Amino acid sequence: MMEVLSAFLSRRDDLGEEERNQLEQAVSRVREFAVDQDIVVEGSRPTESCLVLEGFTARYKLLGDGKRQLTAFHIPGDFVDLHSFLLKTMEHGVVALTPTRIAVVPHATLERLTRQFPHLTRLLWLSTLIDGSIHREWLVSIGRRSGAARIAHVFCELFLRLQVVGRTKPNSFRLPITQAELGDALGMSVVSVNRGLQELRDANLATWRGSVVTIADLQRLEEFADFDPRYLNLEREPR
Amino acid sequence: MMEVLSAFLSRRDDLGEEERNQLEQAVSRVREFAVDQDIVVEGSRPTESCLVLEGFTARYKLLGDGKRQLTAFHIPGDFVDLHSFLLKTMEHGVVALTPTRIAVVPHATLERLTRQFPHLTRLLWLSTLIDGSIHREWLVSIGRRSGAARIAHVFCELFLRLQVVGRTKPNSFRLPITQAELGDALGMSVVSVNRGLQELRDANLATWRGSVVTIADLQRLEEFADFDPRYLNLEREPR
DNA sequence: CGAGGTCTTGAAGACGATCAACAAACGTGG
DNA sequence: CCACGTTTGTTGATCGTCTTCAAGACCTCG
Repeated sequence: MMEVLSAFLSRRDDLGEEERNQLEQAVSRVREFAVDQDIVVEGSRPTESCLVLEGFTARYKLLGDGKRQLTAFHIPGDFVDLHSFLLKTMEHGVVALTPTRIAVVPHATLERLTRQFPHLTRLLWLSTLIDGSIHREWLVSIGRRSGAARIAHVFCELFLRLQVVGRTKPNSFRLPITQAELGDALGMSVVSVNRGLQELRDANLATWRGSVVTIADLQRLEEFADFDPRYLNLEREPR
Repeated sequence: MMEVLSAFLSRRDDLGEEERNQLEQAVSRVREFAVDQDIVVEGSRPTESCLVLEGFTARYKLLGDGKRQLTAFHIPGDFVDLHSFLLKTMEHGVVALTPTRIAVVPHATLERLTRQFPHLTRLLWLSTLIDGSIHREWLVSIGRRSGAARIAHVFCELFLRLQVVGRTKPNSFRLPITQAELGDALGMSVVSVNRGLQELRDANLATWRGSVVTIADLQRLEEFADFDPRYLNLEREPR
């Protein structure tokens, strides 16, 4: 069941047989969520963490004036709230952007893993560090990149991340979310997203039609977005 | 020497005598940095991590067109690159914004701690999770808050963070950086920062003169900034 | 087939960026 | 301790980008 997590982790370091078993046995149950349903509620104190098995999800925060900011997209293989294991109180919500299947891992089990399996613990820690690294790159995008470049950048990112868990075709991937949701992630209005997409299409860089993103020329798209994949930590090395 | 780190951690959970000793002994040496000097170089592969003992520092990324985005401020008690222990390659730089004193902790020592001290490991992990939580809140700021609110928000954040390590007065704190640097952190131009500061001053919320930020009324400033301190994880609980 | 959601387009307006110039503060060396 | 030069802060004017508002087209799904 945990093949997606194994794919995520073993892309970054060797994952032993025993470690795979421990992960497999860590799952207490599987849950299903419908579109727009909250997987984790802001302000709650989870006693377990959620790993995406299938579907597209996002972390989000709501502002006083009703605005919304998505702070991360999550795909199969991602823990959406592994940090709740130590942060205790969720300072953001997690919503299902598509129908989603989740594997649930009790915090008590995680605690035991930290006592018994130091290397596996480091890999779980690593996965939260990659979250942080992606956050930093998003800060750069939202803070300093143009609208079209932000879209291009997140297209590059999702393409590589989805590739790790086998969810891409040679030059395309499914992105079954709305332009409004993408706007909430990139700090843009729906209209700006729409026009940014036109810019990418007109420049022959990428298209997004019928929930499929097609990348015309990945290298040119990366250049346009000032995209440097290092922040995704796709290198396999001892951790 | 590591009182600032003890203050940071013991604010969030009990820190045992043995754990304090381990942290104290983890320091291999102390380094000093001048203003504008790089503490960690982007693209490098550190074999040790840096804890701020004294001074103001920032993580940053440079863009192709010369723009800069600061992705975090760091104050005494913060590890500026604890994540390099597992991420291996630095995808951002760290710069000293003031003269800075740093405690150096070898990665080999950290690795040993993860094998021998699970609870201490969780606390170190926690400190990187708090980094991530702050990143998320900055994403909300840059993505959705007005210029003046962004400034107000980061003032609230720094006030609380500095308080934890005893670097505040009742309603003020030293912020010895430039408006341009603050702009690079908030995704704003110098001019916008300057006008945002005027707005805060005119509204009697906060002033920043001669490197001292004075908060006229913290509660009103927090309201104005839509500031909710939960994301700083200032609660003491078993982790 | 109808209804709600999503996408697209245009027009107007707000906000922040940029440019440029000057003032103030700071630091350094004489 | 002062003079000077550099850095930082402040202000006004202009420009461009993104937001907002609004309306219509398209699509999907019951």
